[in-house]
Parts: sequence; C-alpha cells; structure tokens
Amino acid sequence: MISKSQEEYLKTIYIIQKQDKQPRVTNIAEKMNCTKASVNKSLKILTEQKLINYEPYGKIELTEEGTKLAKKSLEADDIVFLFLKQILGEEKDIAEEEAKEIKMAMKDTTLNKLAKYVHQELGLYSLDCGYDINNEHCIDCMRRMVET
Amino acid sequence: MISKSQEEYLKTIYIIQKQDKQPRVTNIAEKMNCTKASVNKSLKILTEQKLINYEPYGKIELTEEGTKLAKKSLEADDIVFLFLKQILGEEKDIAEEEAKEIKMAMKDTTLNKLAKYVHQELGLYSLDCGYDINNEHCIDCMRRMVET
DNA sequence: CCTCAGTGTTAACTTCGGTTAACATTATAC
DNA sequence: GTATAATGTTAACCGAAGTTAACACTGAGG
Repeated sequence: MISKSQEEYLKTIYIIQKQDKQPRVTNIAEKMNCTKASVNKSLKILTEQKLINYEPYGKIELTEEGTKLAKKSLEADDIVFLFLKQILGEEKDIAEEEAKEIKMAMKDTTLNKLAKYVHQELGLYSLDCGYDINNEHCIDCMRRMVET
Repeated sequence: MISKSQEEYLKTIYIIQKQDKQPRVTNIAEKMNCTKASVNKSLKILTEQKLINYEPYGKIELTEEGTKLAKKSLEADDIVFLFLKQILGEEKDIAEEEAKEIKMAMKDTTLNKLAKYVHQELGLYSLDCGYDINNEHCIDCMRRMVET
C-alpha cells in the first residue's frame, strides 16, 4: 500500500504531466513545498512500487498503474472539496487545502458514499467510474460549478 | 499546539475518568491499542504541556485545560460520526473509527460548519458551546439517536 | 569545447510516534 | 512480611518523512 505522502507526490506528477510540462525534481519540489532531496527520496519509492518510471537524471513518467492511482486520488479530492465548498459553504482556498487532508482520512467506501451524497445534493450527473460520479464529464461539470 | 496523537491520549484519559475509573498506564494502553511504553512517553509530553497532572508511578489526572481540550475533541468526533452515520449512512463501527481520523484533518471553522449542517439536517437542538451544537443536552440527544 | 548555472543526488541528521526488552516499583496473596 | 504478579519506566531501537549541506551531472552560451 502507498502512503498518504507518496500519494501526494504521485498526484503532483500527474498534474504537471497534464499541463504538458516535464515533471522534474525541481518543479515537483516547488509544488509540494519541500526540498529536492525529499522529492528524490519519494521518486525512488514510487519507482520501486512501479508507479513511475524513473532512473537517476532521467525522465519522470507515471506508469499506467500510477496514472490510475493519481486520478483516483484527485477525484477523491474533488468530491471532498465540493462537499466543503458547495454544501458546507467553506471558502474556496480553505476547502481546497483541507479536502486533501480529509480525503486521506477517508476509506474508499465512505468516499463513495460522500460522492453519491454530493451528487444527489448538487444534482450532478453520475456514470460509473472511480468514485461513482467521477467520469470526465462529471468532473468537468463539478469544475465549472466550482470556478464560479 | 498539541499533536493529533497526543489528543487521542487525552481523550482516552477523559473517557476513563468519566467511567469513574482511574486512568492508568495499562488501561490507556489497552484502549489505545499501543504499548505501555508508548503511553508513558505521551504522559510525559502531556504533563509538560500542563494538560495532565502526573508524576512517575503517580495518579493521572486531567488539568482543567486538558479536560476542556478532551471534551472539545470528543465533541468533534461526535459531529463527524453523526454525519457519517446518519447522513451518509455509514455503518456504526466504521463511522466511529473513521470519524476520529477525519476530524483530525478538519480545521475548527470547518468543524463548526459541519456541526451546523448536521444539526440542521437532523433537526437537533442548538445552543452555544464548543462546536455550536455541543451542549450536554444536544450531545445526549445525538447519542440517543445514534444508539438506535 | 569548456565553463558555470541550474538541476539532481547523496549522506548525515532531525523529529515523531511507535516498538521491544530489560528493569524498577507497587500491590496482593499467602 | 515476603514472594510473586501486575504495573510502570527506561534505554535502545525502528521507519517515515522531512531537512541541510556538500557534491555530481547536464546543457546552453560564449
């Protein structure tokens, strides 16, 4: 099993990739607000777990498994974020920050229940994927909702 | 600031006291599912923080400050627990377990918002105390609700 | 093609929260 | 009152996740 901390690194790499940038020790460290040494350590661990492909001074790339995990983690963040912001009325920045922490404390079954609840309360679509409401369409829909 | 872990020890001591038992290294360790050595370490830390009164081989007693903190922490657990169980429909045991973890990830402002939300959704009373809905009466009311 | 700034790596250390195992103290039973 | 069981303490250790500081590699400009 992957640790909470490693999951955050994974997610960060995914996000950087999504933005069509090369994930590098430096930009990961910036996003994670930690030292390059710390990133380096994590890369080794993630490599061992076959979640990324990487060798010293080389390219950092998520494996298929890593991508799946990163996505799932991001989706979980979104669910909690939406709940905090749209339902509880928490401020955007706080909600974003806190969602990560809260999600990490939640089991998958509970996240699923929350997903359904959020979906129902906010009237979003639902198809089957990671956390029930997390197909691309739905996520986009959430995002739009949240930007406003 | 007190750590998540220390907060759990504090709460455990409070609960044992509430049950008219002497908090002891052994029964704390049992409840916390950890070793006596670990309890011992925590007692030292809590003593330094003036949250308990304690000296080697002596009685373990919460200070006023410690009692306040323990209560607040318990109330927070209850709020999250109620949300998980009554609103999301999570199973009792899972909800109980998970509530602690989730609460630890939540800031006070968010807990307050959740408290209000839970209160509103479940139609509980509200007076002013720790987390808005957490006066003795209200907590009792929640408890009754939850036992069934 | 060589230098140097930027980037990446490593080693040694820190803190936190836990463990095991040996030991000390206290309390209980006889 | 003393042996023994129960309880509490301590020292030495572990792993996770981070740090600092020194060093190694790479690549882009002169």
